[in-house]
Amino acid sequence: MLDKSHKHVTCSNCGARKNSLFANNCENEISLVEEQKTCAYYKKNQPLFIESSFPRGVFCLNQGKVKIFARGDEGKEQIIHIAKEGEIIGFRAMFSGEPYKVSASTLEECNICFIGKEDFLNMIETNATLRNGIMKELSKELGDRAVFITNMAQKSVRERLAFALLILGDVYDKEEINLTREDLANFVGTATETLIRLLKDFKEEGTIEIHTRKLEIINKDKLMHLAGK
Amino acid sequence: MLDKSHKHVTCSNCGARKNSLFANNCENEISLVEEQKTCAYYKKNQPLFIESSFPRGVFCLNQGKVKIFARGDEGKEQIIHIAKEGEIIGFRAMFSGEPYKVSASTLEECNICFIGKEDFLNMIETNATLRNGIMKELSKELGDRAVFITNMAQKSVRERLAFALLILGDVYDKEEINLTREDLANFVGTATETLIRLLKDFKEEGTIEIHTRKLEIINKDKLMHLAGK
DNA sequence: AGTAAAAAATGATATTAATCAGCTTTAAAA
DNA sequence: TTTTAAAGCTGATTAATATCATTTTTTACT
Repeated sequence: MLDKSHKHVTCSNCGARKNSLFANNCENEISLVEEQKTCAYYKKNQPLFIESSFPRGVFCLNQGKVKIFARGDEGKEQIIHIAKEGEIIGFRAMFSGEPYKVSASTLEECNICFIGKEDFLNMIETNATLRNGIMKELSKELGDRAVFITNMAQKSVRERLAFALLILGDVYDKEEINLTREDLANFVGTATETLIRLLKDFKEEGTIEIHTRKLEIINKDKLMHLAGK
Repeated sequence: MLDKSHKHVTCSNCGARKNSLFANNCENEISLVEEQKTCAYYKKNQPLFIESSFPRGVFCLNQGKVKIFARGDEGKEQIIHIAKEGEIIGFRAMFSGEPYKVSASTLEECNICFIGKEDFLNMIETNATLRNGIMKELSKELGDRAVFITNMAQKSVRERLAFALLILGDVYDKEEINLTREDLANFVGTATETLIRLLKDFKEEGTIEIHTRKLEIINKDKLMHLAGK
């Protein structure tokens, strides 16, 4: 259980910051952020923002995991990205001038800081290090999504699952992967039943272990081979 | 046939510029670009850059269409985007610090200008209007790709074809859509045979007309309905 | 602990779209 | 203009995956 008051979450001692776009900022800049941010505890399955609403600022994920997803015509979720500690969430919509095209929701208990739009855009304007970091990140994500699209179009569900598990292995790092089957299916882009069957196959082939809902990668090499490339 | 010398392509009289990220720049800025750019004629099916190589600058499309595509594990192309007159191509890789994740190749005869990496990054650093335009564009594309991924994951090939034709209708504007069946299939993310069969269906349903390789949209509303949403 | 609800799992069946093979038309080149 | 190659098209078959129905297990709640 996370500390719900978490007055202790300050930027200067934020453990997640070293992996974030704020990693390379100087003392001054960090204390500016410190002044302008607010911080909140989110419980599991709480939305940060939803598609088609207008952005009011960006979120800094201090603790926990957040899913970023779009909804198809029938309302089915397609998970685009799973954010982990240190990530800044929702900055795309700061620049686009459009409403959000995706939604964000916590996958577990989280501590999340918030920086208002005005303040954030000001930082971008005045802080070249941060700005360049953001531009680099936007670009990297754009490249990742080209790969994502190609995988969706050309790989089998089995291959995509292997690929997804590798990504999730990084996101969850030393922890076990902890998602509902439905969320995992919505990340891979398949039906929940199909996903469950494939997980069983992977388990029987000794690639993963299933601890009720949690998944452990046993043979990463095999997964890489399965994923292709 | 385009003029292959095209000494006449200057930024100040560039017809494509009004639709470009350089549209809102002042005289000074434009003449700076003018000095720094070079210009070249490309014939059909000529590459601008290829995946995994390192970027040397950006391309400004003055005339013609260019496909942006990734290759899957078996080398099959997945077209991510089709660029038209006025678009700047390849700026993503300027910021990411990574090699290209996609390739670009002309679909027809083109006039294309080139701005070297150094010069371009300098412009970005000093010209806030251009920079904000670029950030906005990066963001917008990121949103578009979330939709693209969702379509790939959740729509049928038939729906995706309808969606693709609507996009291409905008790209080709008043002209007829002019792509090989294979390119169109690689945009929709399907087999060429399947694509051909579906085009025939659309034709029989009175949605499009087929003039050998060129396609004309007859009933846009019907396409929108077919595409879902 | 006991109950209800949500998530996970399984089996049977239907459907979409890929693949393979062959044929025709169009465009390019000699 | 003839030849060749590339692109477009058609039909038959197969394979992958979605869908539907049901059961079992896990989790959350009183």
